[in-house]
Amino acid sequence: MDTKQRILDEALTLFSEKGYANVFVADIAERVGIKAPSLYKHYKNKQAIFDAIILEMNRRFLEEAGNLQINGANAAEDAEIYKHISEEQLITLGNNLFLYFIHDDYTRRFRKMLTIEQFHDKKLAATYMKQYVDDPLSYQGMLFGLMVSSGILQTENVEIMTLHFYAPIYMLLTMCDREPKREEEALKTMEAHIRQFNKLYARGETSIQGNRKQSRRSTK
Amino acid sequence: MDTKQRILDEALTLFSEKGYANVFVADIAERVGIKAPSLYKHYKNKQAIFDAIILEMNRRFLEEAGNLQINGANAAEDAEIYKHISEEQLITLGNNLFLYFIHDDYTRRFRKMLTIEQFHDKKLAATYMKQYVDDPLSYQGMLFGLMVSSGILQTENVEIMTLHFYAPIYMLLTMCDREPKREEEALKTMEAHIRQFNKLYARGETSIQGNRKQSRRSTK
DNA sequence: GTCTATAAGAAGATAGAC
DNA sequence: GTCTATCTTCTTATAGAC
Repeated sequence: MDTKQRILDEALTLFSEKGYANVFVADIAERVGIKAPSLYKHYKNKQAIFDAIILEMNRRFLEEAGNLQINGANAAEDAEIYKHISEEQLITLGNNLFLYFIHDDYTRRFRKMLTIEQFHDKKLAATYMKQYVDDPLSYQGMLFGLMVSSGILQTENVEIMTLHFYAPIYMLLTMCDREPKREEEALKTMEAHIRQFNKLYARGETSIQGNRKQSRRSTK
Repeated sequence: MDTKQRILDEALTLFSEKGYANVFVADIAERVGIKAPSLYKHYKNKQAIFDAIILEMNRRFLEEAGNLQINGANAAEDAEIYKHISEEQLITLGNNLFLYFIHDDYTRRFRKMLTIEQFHDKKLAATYMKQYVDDPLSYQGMLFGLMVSSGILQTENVEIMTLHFYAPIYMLLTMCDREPKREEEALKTMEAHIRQFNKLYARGETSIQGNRKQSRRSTK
């Protein structure tokens, strides 16, 4: 990776841990392995580094626009899957979404930086909302719409159903950002959440496989 | 209000808007109506102001321990109400909780400050989690437990049911902290969320009043 | 492109008069 | 308790050699 890119990378790490104001140009330079003045050959000033991070992030987000990386595939391809999804697959869907959000290094650092800096700039707050609230709700809402059409889920209000699916995931996500040690707890809660979600919304004759199953798992 | 207290109040306002590092001692002093050096007669240094805010907040939180101000009453008194709650009252419960969180000035400023500073100090992250995630879930879980006992709600897992009730509220809360202009939208979503929550969990013969009502509201 | 040396300015904190 | 003046330190950013 070239120096110009490494500066962005190290700066993002530091900004996400301490916030813009608490990171000194010399700190960034040190992690890159150069002295502070050298850094000014690559970027006009400290603010320009921050701006470049935001710009690159927007580029990445656009790159995967509409695609929340649920399966690494796009919506059209996903659609077929979701018409015949099972409870276990629904859990996998939630887990993958969740694990992507907390483990993808760039995403995680960027989200933490936005969390710290959001009140300095309304655009950053709006970016956070779009990326971690509005877009996931919109994308998943579409998928759940397909599941309702095909009869595997039942509801009069897909939007609220989607909220009921995603809001707990969002809450567990912010929990893990704050207290990474609670990740295991979060994953257990996730699974229980999705199983109950499935019971609540897949009550019809065409209920999702695994629903109302009374037999326990066979012993190992 | 005496000067010592006003310093805390103005500092909290500024910290919640800009974050600790971006607020200068002179800014705080100016809002209090004194010069920066005078401020050092009240607090040893800038950090001591921050610490005093945290201390006072912990005092306030303890003062209302276990009581999320849902009705300004305590849990024991609330319990009787929740055994016979109607759908409209459930909506009021959610709305009051939500409106208290976003409109109570001290609570709102303090939560925003915690949001900004949480990654500088693990204790702050833990405080946020306890106050806005764990405690609400625990308190409401107890209330919902009562409602399940009295038969007005049905579930095999009260904890997840509580998560399904609270997580959307939490999500809308963080939305309004970021984009106050979306409050009206948030309140509408809140109501739709709670009505659907009620439909999902109050299906038994003893379903909550208002459930399955098909008649529309009379015209005004 | 990287370095050393240094300018320029900001911000926290103190001294001492009133 | 509040002020003005000032000190000290830290941080950004530039100058200019290599």
